Amino acid sequence: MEELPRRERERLQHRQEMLEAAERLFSQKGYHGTTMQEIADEAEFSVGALYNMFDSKDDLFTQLIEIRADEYFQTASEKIDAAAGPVEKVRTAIATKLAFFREHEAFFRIFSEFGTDECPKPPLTALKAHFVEKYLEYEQKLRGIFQEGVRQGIFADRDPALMASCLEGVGNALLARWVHLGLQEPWETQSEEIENIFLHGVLVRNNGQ
Amino acid sequence: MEELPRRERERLQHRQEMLEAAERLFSQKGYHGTTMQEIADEAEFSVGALYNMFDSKDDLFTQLIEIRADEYFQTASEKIDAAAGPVEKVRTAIATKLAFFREHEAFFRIFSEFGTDECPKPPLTALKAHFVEKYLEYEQKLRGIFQEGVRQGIFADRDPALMASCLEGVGNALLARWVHLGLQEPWETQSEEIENIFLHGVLVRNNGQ
Amino acid sequence: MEELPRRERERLQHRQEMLEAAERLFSQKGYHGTTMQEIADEAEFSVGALYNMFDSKDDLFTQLIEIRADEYFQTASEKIDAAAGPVEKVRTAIATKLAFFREHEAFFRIFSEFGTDECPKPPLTALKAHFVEKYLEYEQKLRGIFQEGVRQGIFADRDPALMASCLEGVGNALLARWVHLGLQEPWETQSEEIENIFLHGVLVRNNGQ
Amino acid sequence: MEELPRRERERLQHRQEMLEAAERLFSQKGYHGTTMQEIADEAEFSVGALYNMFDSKDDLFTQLIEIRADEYFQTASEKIDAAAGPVEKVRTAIATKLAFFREHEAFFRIFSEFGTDECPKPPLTALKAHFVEKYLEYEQKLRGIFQEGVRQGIFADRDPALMASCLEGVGNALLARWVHLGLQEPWETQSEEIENIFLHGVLVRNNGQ
DNA sequence: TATGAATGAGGGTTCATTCAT
DNA sequence: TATGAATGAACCCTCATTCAT
Repeated sequence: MEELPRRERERLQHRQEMLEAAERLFSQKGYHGTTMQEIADEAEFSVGALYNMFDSKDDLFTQLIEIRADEYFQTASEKIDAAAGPVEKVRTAIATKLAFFREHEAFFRIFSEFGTDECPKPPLTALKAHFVEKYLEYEQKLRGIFQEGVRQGIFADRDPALMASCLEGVGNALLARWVHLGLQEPWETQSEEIENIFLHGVLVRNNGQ
Repeated sequence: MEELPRRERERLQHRQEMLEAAERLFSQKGYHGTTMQEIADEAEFSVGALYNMFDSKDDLFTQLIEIRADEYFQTASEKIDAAAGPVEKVRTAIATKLAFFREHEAFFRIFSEFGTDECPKPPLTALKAHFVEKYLEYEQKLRGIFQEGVRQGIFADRDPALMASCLEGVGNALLARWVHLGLQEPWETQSEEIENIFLHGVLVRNNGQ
Repeated sequence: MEELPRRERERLQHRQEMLEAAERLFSQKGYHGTTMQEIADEAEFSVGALYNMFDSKDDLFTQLIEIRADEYFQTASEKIDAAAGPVEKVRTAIATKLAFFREHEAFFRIFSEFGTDECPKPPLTALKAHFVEKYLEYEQKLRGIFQEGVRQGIFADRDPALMASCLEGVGNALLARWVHLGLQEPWETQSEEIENIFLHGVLVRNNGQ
Repeated sequence: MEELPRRERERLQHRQEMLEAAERLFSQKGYHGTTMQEIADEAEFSVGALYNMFDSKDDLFTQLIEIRADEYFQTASEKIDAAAGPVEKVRTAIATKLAFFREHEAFFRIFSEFGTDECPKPPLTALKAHFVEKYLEYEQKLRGIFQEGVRQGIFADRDPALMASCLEGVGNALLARWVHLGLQEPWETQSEEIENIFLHGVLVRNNGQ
C-alpha cells in the first residue's frame, strides 16, 4: 500500500498469510475443530509466531470475522445506496450478497457457524455484540428500502421488517444450498431467479387465493 | 406407552430426562460449551449413568438430533400430504415449520449450530449424513409441490428446486429473528404474513418491472 | 477422625497424600521448579486427579501454606500464652519456633521462598495478604511480651517492636543454618544457647561499652 | 575508569544499564516473574542486545548477584577489619550490613529470593555454590571476632558460631521489616538499637534468671 | 553490534471416558 | 444399575533463545 519500512511490510504480509490459513481451516473444520498448531502448520509458521501477531485464538478469530464482516456490510451498503429505486436496491442486495459470499465461501461457513454458535465464551461475546450491531444497522437499511417502496406504492403494504427478513432468508437459502449441501449450480442466472421469486412471489399473476 | 416391565419403564424415563437436560444445555451453551458433567448435573444423575445410557457424548447428541429431526420431518410430511392443493401445501409447510420450532426452540438452536458446524469428527459424520439424507428427501417433497403447482398453472414457471429453497429460506429467516436475535413478536399473524410474501412477492400486483 | 462415609474418607486420604507429595517437591525444587505432572507422579495419581481436588496449582500451593501456617501461628500462640512471665514466654517463643520447623523442615523451605518471593501473580496475592495478616498478629503478641516485660522492669527499656523483630531474627538465623546451609547440629542445646544469647546478649556482665 | 577505547567504554556502559534494568525488575517481580523481553524494554535495548552481552538469563542473573555480593562481602570485610576491637567490629558488622542493603534495597530482595529458592536448575547451581562459599568465608570472619572476644574475656563463653549466626539474624530481621513488610522507620538510630540488643541482650543488668 | 520476528519445548488446565465399588 | 474419582491425551499459551538482516 503506502511506502512502509521493509520490516513492517513483511510483518503485515505474514499476518495476512496467517489469517488466510486460519480462514481455510476454520472454514473446513470449524472453530473448535481447529487447533493453533494446525493453523501454524498451514501458514508455515510456528505457534509462537502466531502469538506474536495475535493475542489469542479468540483474537485471531475475531480479527478474521471483523475484517471481512465489516468489508461485507460496507460493500453491500455502498452498492445498495448506489442503486436507483427500491426494486433495483432489492435486486442489488440479493446479488451483492450472493456475489460476495461466493467469492468468500470459506468466510461464509465461518460466519454461519459463528452466527449460530451459542454462548461464546466472554472474549467472543464482544465480537458477537459488534457483529449483531452491524447486522441490525444493515437490516435497518433494508427495512428503509421497503418502507420507501411501500410509501411509493411499489411494494405491497406489508410489515417492512418481515420483508427485510425474507430478503435475507432467500439469499441465505441459496448460499446454504451451494455451500453446506455442496450443490454446485450455475450462478448468476440463479441469483436473478431468486430476485424474481422474491419480488413477484411464486404464484402466477391474477391467480386468486 | 405400551405395557412394559417397571424396570424398562424407569429406564426409558431416565433416558428421557437425560435427553431433555442435554437439549437445554446444548441449546444454551452449544455442543462444545457443554460438558458431560454438566449434563449429568442438570439431569440429576451421575456421569456414569449417562454412559450407561449412551455410548459417548456424540452418541447422546446424535440421538437427540435424530429423534427430533425425524419427528420434524415426519410431522411436516404428514401435514403437507394432508393439505389440499399446492398453495395450501406451501402454507402448511411454512406454518408447520414455524410452529414446530417455536415449540422446540431449544432444538432449533442446536439444529442450526449442527447444520452449519463444519467437519464434525467421524462419529458425527454419520449423523450429518443421516440428516442430509432426510433433508434432501424433505426437499424433494417440497420440490414436488412446486412441480405439481407449475404443471397446474398455479405457480409461475420457475425452477422448482429454487422455489423450494426459498420456501425454506423465508421460514428460517423468521425463526432466526425470533431465536438468535431474540426478537419477540406476535407469532401466528407473522406466519401468515410470511406465507403471503412468499406466495405473492413483495411487489404490488400489475406493477411492471 | 469422625465417622465419615468411606468415599469421603478416601477422598481426604488422597488429598492428604497429594499435599504431602507437593510439600516434598515444592520444598526440594521450589514453586516454579515443580510441575503438576511431577506432583501427580510423586503422589502416584494422574494430573486430572490433582485437578479434581484443587482448582489450580496456585490453589494447591495456597492450601499447603495456609494449613501449616495457621497451624504454626496457632501452636505458637497457645504455647506462649501458657508460659508464665515474659522471660519464659520469650524462651517458649524461640523453642517452639525451632521445634515446629525442625519437625516441618520441608515447610520451612517453602515458607521462606514464599515469604521472599516478590510479586506473586494475583491468585497468590490473597495468600500473601492472609499470611502477612497472621504474621503481624503474631508479631503483635511478641511485642506485647516485651511491653509487659519492660513495664515490670524485667527487660531493658528498648523499642519492643525491635526486640520482637530480633527475637524472630535469631530464630530464623538458626533455622537457616540448619535448613539452607545443611548444617546438622545438636538441636535442643542450641535452642537454649540462642535463648541465652538473646536474653543476656553476647557481652559478659558488668562489662561496660 | 581507566582509559579505554570508546567502543569498549560504550559497551560497558550498555552492560551497566542492562544490569540496572534487570536489578529493578528482578527486585519487583522476582526471577521467574521477569522476562528477558521486559528487561530489554526497561533497558531500552532489544533482546538480541541482551544476548550479545550475556549468555543467558541465568548468566545475566548470575553476574548481577555475583558483582553485588562480592562488593558486599568485600566492603563488609574491609570495614570490619578496620574496626578496633571485637565490640567495635560487631557494631561495624551490623551497621555495614544495614547501610549496604538500605542503599541496595532492590538487591536485597533479589538476594533473599535467591538465598531461599530451592534447587535452582544447573546453571544457577554454580552461582549458589559461589555464594555459599563467600558466605561461609564471611561467617568464618565473624566467628573469628567472637573467638577473639571470648579469649579476651569480653564476650560470654558461648559457641562463637551461634553468636555469628545470631548477629546475622538480627540484621536480617531489621532488613526484612524494612523491605518485605514495607515498614518505613528511622534508620541510623534503629541500627544502634539493634547493636545494643545484640550486645547486651534484652534483660536488664543484674536481673537473675 | 543492534534489531525483533521466528522458533518450539514445556507448562497449566480441561474434559470425554473408564471402572471399582 | 448408579456413583464419582481417576485417567491421560490434547489444547492454549509462554518465553528463553536464535538468527537473518
